[in-house]
Amino acid sequence: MWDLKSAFAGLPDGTWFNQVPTGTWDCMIAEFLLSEGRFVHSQESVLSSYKVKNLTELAKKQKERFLELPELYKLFSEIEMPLVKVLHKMETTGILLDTKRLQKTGEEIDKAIITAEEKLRKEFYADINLNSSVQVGNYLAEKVGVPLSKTKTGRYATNENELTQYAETFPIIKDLLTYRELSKLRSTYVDSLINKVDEKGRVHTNYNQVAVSTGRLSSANPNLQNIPVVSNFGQKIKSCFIAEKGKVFVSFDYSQQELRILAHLTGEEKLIEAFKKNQDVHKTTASKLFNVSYSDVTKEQRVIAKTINFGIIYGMSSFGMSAGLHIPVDQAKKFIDAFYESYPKIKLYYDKYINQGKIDGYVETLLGRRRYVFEFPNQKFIDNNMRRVLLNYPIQGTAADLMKKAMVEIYEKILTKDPEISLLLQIHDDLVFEIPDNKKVTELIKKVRAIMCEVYPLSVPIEVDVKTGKNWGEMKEI
DNA sequence: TCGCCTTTT
DNA sequence: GAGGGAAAAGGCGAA
Repeated sequence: MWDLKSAFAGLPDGTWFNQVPTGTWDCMIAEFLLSEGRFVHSQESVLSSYKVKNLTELAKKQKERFLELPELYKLFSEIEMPLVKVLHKMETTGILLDTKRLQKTGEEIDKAIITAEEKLRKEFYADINLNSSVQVGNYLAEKVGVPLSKTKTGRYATNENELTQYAETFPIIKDLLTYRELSKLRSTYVDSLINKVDEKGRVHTNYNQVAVSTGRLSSANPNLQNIPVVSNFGQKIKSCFIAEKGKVFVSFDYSQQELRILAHLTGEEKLIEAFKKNQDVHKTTASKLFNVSYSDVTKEQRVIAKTINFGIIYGMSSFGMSAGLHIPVDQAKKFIDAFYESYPKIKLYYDKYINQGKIDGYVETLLGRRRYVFEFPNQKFIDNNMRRVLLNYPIQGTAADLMKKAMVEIYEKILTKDPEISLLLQIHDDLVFEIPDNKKVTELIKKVRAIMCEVYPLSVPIEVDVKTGKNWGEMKEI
């Protein structure tokens, strides 16, 4: 049985709870607190929520609870606890940042911001703060005449989705969106990253093991899980994360992992079949939705199918999808109905799953991570919001379970055996390693891929995309 | 501190 | 009848 003393066995002497990895103090005592639907923010909150004075008392209470929940104890002791060490290692290793290059990129962004701002100043006949959504909203709606909708607090909505609708009619909006994008990149990803490098030029993120109710990790100070990928400047920023001299990055990305898990959990044969045939699953869905053969699917059809595939994972409604695809609600509803008709097992699974949640008061992932459904004792009602949350839970949660399990195996089988290989980052379905640029790379790829693919065999094959590169922004498939 | 917006998976 | 696709972190303006 797990106890406090053995909890940190293997970590360096002097390691203390709130030192490393950040946020993991709570983890060592709190995986199941989280699983009971509570968010754990501090040592004090853990202790007071369990009405105990100290850790020893808490450990005693936990042992009692774990005896009632053997499956959860397995998850805790075989995955979450061993993962503490893995995250500790990742955090202390850090990742090298080319600060000079980032500084330069920042200056380029500055220039682009000034250009965008000058353009806007000519178009705006008022001296407003472009970063203020209140001022921008008021001006666009009342002076320019853009028919903006209101937010729930009665202000004008100026988010990207809202503004894009009127971008053709009011050219000023395009410039505003450009300004917004640049300004976001500049304020979030330049100085704040440069300020966080250590004396060796590396930045150390903090992984929080108990922040996310689905079981995912979160990353903060800096958050390295939302480094931009899409825009030109975004990619330039990402390229400033570089491998040490003589080393390369190797990244391993689970391909369509959540849809594979959906196929496995629901047992939907057509989806399973598609993965077994190694099809483009968005095309598969499109061919079912539009009743055309797989090879005849058009680009437009694939886009719609892709939106629905993701929407299903997120517990989507017809309203949400109509907004996402810019189509009428009734048409969105038809697509969703067609989806469920094409994949009947998915609907059956979800109905059964939600019903079980109502009966038990909790739902579970594949490895037994729990999410409690009701906020109050005796509550028996699942509203639409909770329904969406629950539909997403087994998929996102199972994906998190499998990734965590793989990380533990990788640590034990690879990282502890070879100090030249470092695991640097985890971005939910993606792992980034740093390794000497020699023959070891091929071996690493083989081993890591095998662990990730075989970590928990599903009824569909698991695929991992591997990329390598000297910097994080320019990784190439191999 | 709250609300809005933007970035990722 | 209005309002919902999931999960986060963080910057910044408005109170």
